[in-house]
Amino acid sequence: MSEATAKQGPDTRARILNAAELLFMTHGFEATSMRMITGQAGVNLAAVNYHFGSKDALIQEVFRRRLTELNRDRLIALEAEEAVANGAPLKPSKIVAAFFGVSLKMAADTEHGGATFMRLLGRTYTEPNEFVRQFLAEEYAEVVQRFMSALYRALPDVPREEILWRFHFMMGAMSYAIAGTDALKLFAGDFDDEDPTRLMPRLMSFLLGGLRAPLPEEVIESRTIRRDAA
Amino acid sequence: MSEATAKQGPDTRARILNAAELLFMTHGFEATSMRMITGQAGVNLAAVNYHFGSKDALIQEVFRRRLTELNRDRLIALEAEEAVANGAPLKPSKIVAAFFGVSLKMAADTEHGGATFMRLLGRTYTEPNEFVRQFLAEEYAEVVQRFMSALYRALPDVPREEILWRFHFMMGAMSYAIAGTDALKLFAGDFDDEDPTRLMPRLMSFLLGGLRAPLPEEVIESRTIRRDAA
DNA sequence: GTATGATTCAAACGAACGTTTGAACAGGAT
DNA sequence: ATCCTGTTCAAACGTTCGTTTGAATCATAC
Repeated sequence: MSEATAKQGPDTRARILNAAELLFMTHGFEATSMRMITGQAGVNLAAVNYHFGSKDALIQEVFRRRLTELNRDRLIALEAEEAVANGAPLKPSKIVAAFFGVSLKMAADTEHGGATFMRLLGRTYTEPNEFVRQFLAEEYAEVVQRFMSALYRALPDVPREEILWRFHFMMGAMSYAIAGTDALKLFAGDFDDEDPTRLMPRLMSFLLGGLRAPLPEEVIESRTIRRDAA
Repeated sequence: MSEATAKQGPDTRARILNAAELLFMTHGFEATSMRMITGQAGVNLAAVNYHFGSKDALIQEVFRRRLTELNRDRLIALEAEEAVANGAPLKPSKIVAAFFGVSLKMAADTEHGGATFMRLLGRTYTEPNEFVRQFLAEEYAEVVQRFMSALYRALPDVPREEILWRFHFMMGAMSYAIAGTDALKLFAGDFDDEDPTRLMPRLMSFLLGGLRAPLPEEVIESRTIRRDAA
């Protein structure tokens, strides 16, 4: 009971992972030292290297533990919609809701650290750290391929490149949404935190509005030209 | 000429700032050491502390140098639209174009390092580093207040809180857009980099689609109730 | 030429970093 | 009781960090 958040459970591995997740979110990877992690977890300094091998391996495990669950839930949500559609193309709103709804659901789970992790994840997409990005890419490969395929089927008239970009924009909006009001206060100091359950409909309206927006003129033009040439 | 990118100009201050900007973008603040910066700039290690005082002060100056210009251009763009409107409320598209157009213009300027800086800036909104965020908030205070006022006038029927959130979402989409195809490749490995001038119309369509999307049901409901009660 | 102030330089500072080490300790199987 | 395997511990490893120091160098004014 000597350390701040040291839980009594003797599960050293889990204590390290939870402490690391929280500290990575608060300070970033580089600014979080092994001594901060082991101190917060109430374990010996050498425990990280004993249980995980290195700091980099610990970072990887912090992500793997959550991402496996997150992407599994995403696929389950997508397959549930596909089962209902019975072979027909899904509505874009259903696809977007399946992907980002799972994200926000985890982000709303303050009980088991899901909120902490999602804020960490949102920042990490643009993280320059090479090996973390490489790892994220591998973890995401299957789920992205499945969701993009669903979107291509749902929007057959929209160029695939355009869908890819808009998915990218949606990821950015979601990341900022989850990063929460901290970044918002950066712009509007007098902003009130409020019921986080309102975030989901708010974000979903915005995302679908962006996804279904008219194509930019240049894209339409180039498509027209291409069609004329053909 | 011994160092990699050491320009011949003897302007030590500017060489340090340029090198730091590039390295901060590539590796982040914490992972970029003074020795990397001074090595890249081709100056002595002690030069940073001599000219700027500390590493933190250097970080601050890297941002200040660009943000002053960026926000000045944003206000100029807004005031130009307001002059044309002649007192009438601006169209939302004009406001959004003024704010984010200036961002993308700087992001497209690969010549003078603007692109480097915008990628760095996009990541920094969600950066946990406290003093950097504090500094950003101060630098943004005026310009955000002006643009939000313009949006409130342009969309008198939309709750201000909703506008604030959507502005926040737009910032996220823009950050990811500028972070560029690196994050996109994370999702779709086979993605081609292409003409960056196409980004502007792409992003603008998405942002306006999101901004003008129907309000989420919950917000409409709560407004209706409030109106009934009044 | 010489004095003056600004700048650059090589070298070193103490502190903090991630990691390793080898002994100490635990508990169950033989 | 003894061995064995997994785990924890205090201490130290070598490296790198941001910063400081004091002398050397430069440009300019007298």
